Amino acid sequence: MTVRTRFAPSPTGYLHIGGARTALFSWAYARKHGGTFILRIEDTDLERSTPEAVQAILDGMNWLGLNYDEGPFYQMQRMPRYKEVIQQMLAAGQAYYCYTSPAELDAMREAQRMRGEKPRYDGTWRPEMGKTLPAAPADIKPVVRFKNPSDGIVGWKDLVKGHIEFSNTELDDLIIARSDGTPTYNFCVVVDDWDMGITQVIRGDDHVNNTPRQINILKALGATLPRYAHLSMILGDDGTKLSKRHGAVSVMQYDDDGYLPEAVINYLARLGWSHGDDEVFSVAQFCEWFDLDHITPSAAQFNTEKLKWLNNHYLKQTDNGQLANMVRPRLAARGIEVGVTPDLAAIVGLYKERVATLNELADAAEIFYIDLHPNTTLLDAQLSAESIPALHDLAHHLATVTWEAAAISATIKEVLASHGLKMPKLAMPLRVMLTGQTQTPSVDALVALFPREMVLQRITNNLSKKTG
RNA sequence: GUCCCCUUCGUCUAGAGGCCUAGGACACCGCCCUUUCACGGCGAUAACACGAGUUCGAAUCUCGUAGGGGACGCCA
Repeated sequence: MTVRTRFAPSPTGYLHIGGARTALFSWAYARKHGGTFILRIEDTDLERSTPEAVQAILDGMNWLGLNYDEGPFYQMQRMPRYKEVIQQMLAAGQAYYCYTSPAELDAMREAQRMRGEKPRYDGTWRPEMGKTLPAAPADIKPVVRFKNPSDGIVGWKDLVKGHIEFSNTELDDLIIARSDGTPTYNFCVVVDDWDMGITQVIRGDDHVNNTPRQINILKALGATLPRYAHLSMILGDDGTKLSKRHGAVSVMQYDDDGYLPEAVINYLARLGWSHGDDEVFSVAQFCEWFDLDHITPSAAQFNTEKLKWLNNHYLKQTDNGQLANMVRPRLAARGIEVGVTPDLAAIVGLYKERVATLNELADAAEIFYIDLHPNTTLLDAQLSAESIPALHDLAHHLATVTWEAAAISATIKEVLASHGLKMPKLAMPLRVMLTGQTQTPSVDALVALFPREMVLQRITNNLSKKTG
């Protein structure tokens, strides 16, 4: 049987990191087995679903490169099908009308909670052999409830958590159609998974409790059961449940923050799944290795430090020209237009070893394009009486030297020798003059990144400020 | 409250009864490299929640306890 998996988000917000991992695993499983990955939008909650959220989910998946083979299917467009199945179940006695009002339900649940019981529907309108139902009130629009088996157990072998079972007595008759006739979540999922021929349902483990109900409906329908794999949740950096205050909850936020999609994929893949000691691997490699047997059943805490480490790895692997193309728009967003010189590709090439994100790369590149005014106390701290004449001398020599790192390095060394100084005496003030910072790549390479005129200008400007 | 799930270094994890005096990675600490900071190299610290069993032998199996999480909607 060919594998068919699906990702079924409800469009009530952006694609968050947990949803992204669920999508990734479903996608990878289909890819691994040459199967089909389906995108299904569960938009039956009219109150909260928005087209913007649909777009946000699409954008997130697209950024990560999670392409789907079928869909997106929208549940709101499948209403006739759901209603058809509901009628069928009603006719077959597998479902029934219930006239208990929401207010009565609330009161019932409240009372049950008070008694320490699990809140549940009491079965007033459930038809039973030899039972006389109350007369249907004319002023109440009924809901449709599924007639859940009243005894026995429902269990399945979860592909992640192993055997799980529930007693049917724990399950009440859930509503499958609201009083306005629209079907509810658990019912739509069942019909869709059935109609779409889903073979592996890979989803968050907050759905474990829905699974026995869905299995019971599937069985009533005579459908073949899919296998289920319930993924545990992802916790924030601080070990608490992911929420807005964790900052980067939307996957697109990682794009904004300067992370590469391949780093995010690699990180997410490794969060809850493992392939021995392998830590760094490509998407293609992941698809080849991925399986459901090596998924951890326990919740995983997100670790931004490790993501950064991975991102740095992928940054270093990326071609300088491509990196420059990624950094350019980020600089433009800061109002900095990158011209032909200084050469952005060369700049990112030198700096990519030392940064974690594209934004940090933009921070580093920015100083090459702005009118720089180094902090004077910072400069004074590095500028000694003996280094000033040496810097004048250096500027003089730099005016004619061949403009490449090796020649520049030789020049710096000559000047140092003739003034009897050690490298830091010249390198440190030079760093500050050129970048405003004391921590930079080696000065010769740094100097070579600038056009000659800019270097001379930044040196003389700062020296004249000092002397005049 | 009831039901369901989870529990190996700070974090992500390897681990399917002997290969485990528990391995890797991130972080942290130290050393080396060095023109500052990184990168890189080397090294150190650090964990099987607890208690009973089963077994010649348990991180691995069973039961219990504790802690954590999830679910209990005419939301998804």
